[in-house]
Amino acid sequence: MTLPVKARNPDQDDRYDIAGRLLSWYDVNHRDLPWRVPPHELARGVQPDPYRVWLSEIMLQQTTVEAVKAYFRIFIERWPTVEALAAAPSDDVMKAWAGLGYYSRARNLKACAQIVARAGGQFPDTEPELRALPGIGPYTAAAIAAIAFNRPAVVVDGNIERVTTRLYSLATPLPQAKPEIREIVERLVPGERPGDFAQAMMDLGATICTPKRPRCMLCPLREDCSALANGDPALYPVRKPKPERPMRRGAAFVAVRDDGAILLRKRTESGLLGGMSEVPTTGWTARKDGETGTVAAPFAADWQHMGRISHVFTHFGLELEVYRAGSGDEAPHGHFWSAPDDIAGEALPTVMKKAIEAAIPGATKKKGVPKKRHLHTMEKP
DNA sequence: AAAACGGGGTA
DNA sequence: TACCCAGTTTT
Repeated sequence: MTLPVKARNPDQDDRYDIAGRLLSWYDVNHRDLPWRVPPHELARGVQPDPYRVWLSEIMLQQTTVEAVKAYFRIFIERWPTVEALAAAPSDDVMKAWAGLGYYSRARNLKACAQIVARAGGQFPDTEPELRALPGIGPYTAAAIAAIAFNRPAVVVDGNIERVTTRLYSLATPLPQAKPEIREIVERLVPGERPGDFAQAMMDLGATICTPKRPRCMLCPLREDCSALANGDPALYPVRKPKPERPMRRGAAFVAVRDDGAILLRKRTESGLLGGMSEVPTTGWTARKDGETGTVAAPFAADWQHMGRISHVFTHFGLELEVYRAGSGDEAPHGHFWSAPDDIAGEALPTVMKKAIEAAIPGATKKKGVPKKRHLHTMEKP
């Protein structure tokens, strides 16, 4: 078949149609997020703060929006500028990051802030320069370039992979399909509002084009979607099957001083839960159920078995038998006592909070300021 | 190219 | 439960 001389250019038309429809949808249906400048404010001339964009993007790496919101607010209130974050003790940053996971992000966050602050406090606005900063990979460099600086970067995250593979019925399994997806997105990025386009694609993926049971009837791109026309969008993207998770087991030891302080130690800076705090544990090996005991306790004491906790990491499951004992004041080398009021604020990953909770229920919960009971009497300022 | 790296939201 | 999320770094 021959094409007319003035053939329709599918690339140009797709760019106009799809991006235009998507942006119109986004103008009305965008999510309100603490780090986002909504389209009507951008139209008024409000400029995004690259520091906030960067902080949100780091937090959002492999982390859901819902989980990030509270952490983002706390970080911004405590460290409103990149200079403030750069000046913060690393320990404070790790404590504030506790519970968010992927703790190398927190170390890289601090390192990146120091580099940017030392370079004058301005984030670079090009992908190669952004890519050179610690913790910023291909996705985040493109996202910051697009969202903070409105550059026509090719932003591809998990949402956009899903939207794109459905739009074009891409059967190539991920991650093999990544180059193809990049090429498609590159053709879709509009010259105007590329930052909003990236965010609109992600909002679409998060609210309409969801992994399961996508709401295709509400989709602004339903007329463009190959998967919807030809079959079932939920079948995309195709992924390689994941290897099953092995199980590791061990024991955790919660030593309690008379005043309620708990014995902690700090993990090495690199590796699993790097730089975070923990209660003493045995090694986590593939030993059999029930094989752990108190033989590997940090010191001899009357260790009481308090139960077992389970935790799931990316690449293995973990079961810890939890033991508790009273203790004198002496802390073994490399260990320290954390007072009851300090426990909640320690750099404890979730698995360690679980272990402590198993031994001392409530110990890791924040002690709220006791509510005044007699509010019927007004106090003077 | 593959593995390491957390935790939680969602159906 | 099982899946997967605004991925990056290391091996």
